[in-house]
Amino acid sequence: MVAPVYTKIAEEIKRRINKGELKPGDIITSENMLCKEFGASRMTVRKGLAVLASEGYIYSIPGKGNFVQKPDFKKYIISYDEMSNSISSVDKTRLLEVNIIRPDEKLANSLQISKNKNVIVIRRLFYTDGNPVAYDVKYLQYQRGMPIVEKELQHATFPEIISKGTSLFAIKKELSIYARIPDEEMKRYLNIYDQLALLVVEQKLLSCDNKPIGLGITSFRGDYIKLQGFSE
Amino acid sequence: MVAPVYTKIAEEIKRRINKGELKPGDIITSENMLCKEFGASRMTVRKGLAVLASEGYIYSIPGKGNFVQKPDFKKYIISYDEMSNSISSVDKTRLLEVNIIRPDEKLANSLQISKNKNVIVIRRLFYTDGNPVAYDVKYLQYQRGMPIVEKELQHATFPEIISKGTSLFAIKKELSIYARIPDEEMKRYLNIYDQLALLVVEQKLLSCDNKPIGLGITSFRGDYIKLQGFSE
DNA sequence: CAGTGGTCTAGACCACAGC
DNA sequence: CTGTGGTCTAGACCACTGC
Repeated sequence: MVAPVYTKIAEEIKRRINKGELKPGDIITSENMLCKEFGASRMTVRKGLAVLASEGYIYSIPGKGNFVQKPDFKKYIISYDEMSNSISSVDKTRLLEVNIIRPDEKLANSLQISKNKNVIVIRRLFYTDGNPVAYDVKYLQYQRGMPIVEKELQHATFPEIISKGTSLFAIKKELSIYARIPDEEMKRYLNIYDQLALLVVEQKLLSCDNKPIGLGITSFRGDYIKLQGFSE
Repeated sequence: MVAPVYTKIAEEIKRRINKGELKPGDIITSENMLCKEFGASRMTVRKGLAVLASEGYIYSIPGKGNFVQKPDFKKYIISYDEMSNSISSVDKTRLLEVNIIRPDEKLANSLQISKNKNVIVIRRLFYTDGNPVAYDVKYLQYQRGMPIVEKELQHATFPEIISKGTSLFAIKKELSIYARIPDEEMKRYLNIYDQLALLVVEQKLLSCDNKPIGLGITSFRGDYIKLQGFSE
């Protein structure tokens, strides 16, 4: 069991970067030189460099060379779905409302539709161990043939609801995360009697050509949610 | 200007997936068959498949074939740094404290060090347009030769502070995001007089071998922060 | 056993940088 | 012009799968 040559090449260059021999912006030994250095063919060297590029270590400029990338400190990957997070998981939902409405200005704007189009609104409460943990509203642009089956809606996540109509792959998503104080209505829904903050997550679903399909706003009790992210 | 062959191959297969001709779990035409279908060499076909794999559309099992991947709805990419977010940007900081302390149980645990080790604590306030927007605490394991220069600390983000000692690349990061009600001390620091929630972001920095290097906790005024994420 | 994907080679031609 | 990276070929051998 030996590591493939391209892996060795990638790791050697990675070592030089981590050790400081190569700094961000520096040019890397050319591919032909690396061929000689490692006694490998150019395709193999390029495969090694492709690994480094996909890991964000290097980038290339045609006609010039391969360069060490300045690492992006800001990027994190988080795993989010309204039904489960790192400290709690929804085991029951209650459907508060399923309706067809005309959007107000703000909603029409957000979904990029005119105010006389029909919009489906779904309001739900999420429960963990019998306690309400989140209040959830979804707005979907109404499309012909869109099946609104209450039973199916109960436990579905947003992408699942949407995916009845479109391919699972052809969806882009955007997330906004912020903190808020609950109003009186929210306090009633979530059984909040004393001071407690809400973590609000807005989820926007877009078709592959960037047209808004739906908007979801989930307000979590602050004591029942923690989002986790990581880099590298 | 024509697209390279491997791009065409990737897009054709992507089309079949989005159109529903290929569903998650389905096996894809073998590489040798694709060679014939597109009149390309196997390396070119494999490059096309590599593109699809890196985009999460397919995965491969050696000896069996390439298969359509079940899309991961939960994954989002967010861009986070304590100095700037989508609705505000820190333009001034105030250094409240730089000190060397012995960690309490919880902190020692979090940094995976014994309680008699020295820990550097840095407490800062962040301002936007003259208003305090966030309270920031960082704990770093003290290491010999670690320079604590107040001027440098003022405006540095967490990775920047750490990177004085280590290579920029050799750092892993973890994030926890939650919402809280501010206590009285926090309200004083952040000039909060009425009801306002905090968005708290905990940042943990780890060396490449998963040893904790530092812990940062930043409490943002809820009206001054919104985190943004996206998928695809 | 035949078919699959994983690795690798030694060439080739191209567009582009920079002198 | 030479050197660079980007694309592509037509082979090859390997380890693995499933019959």
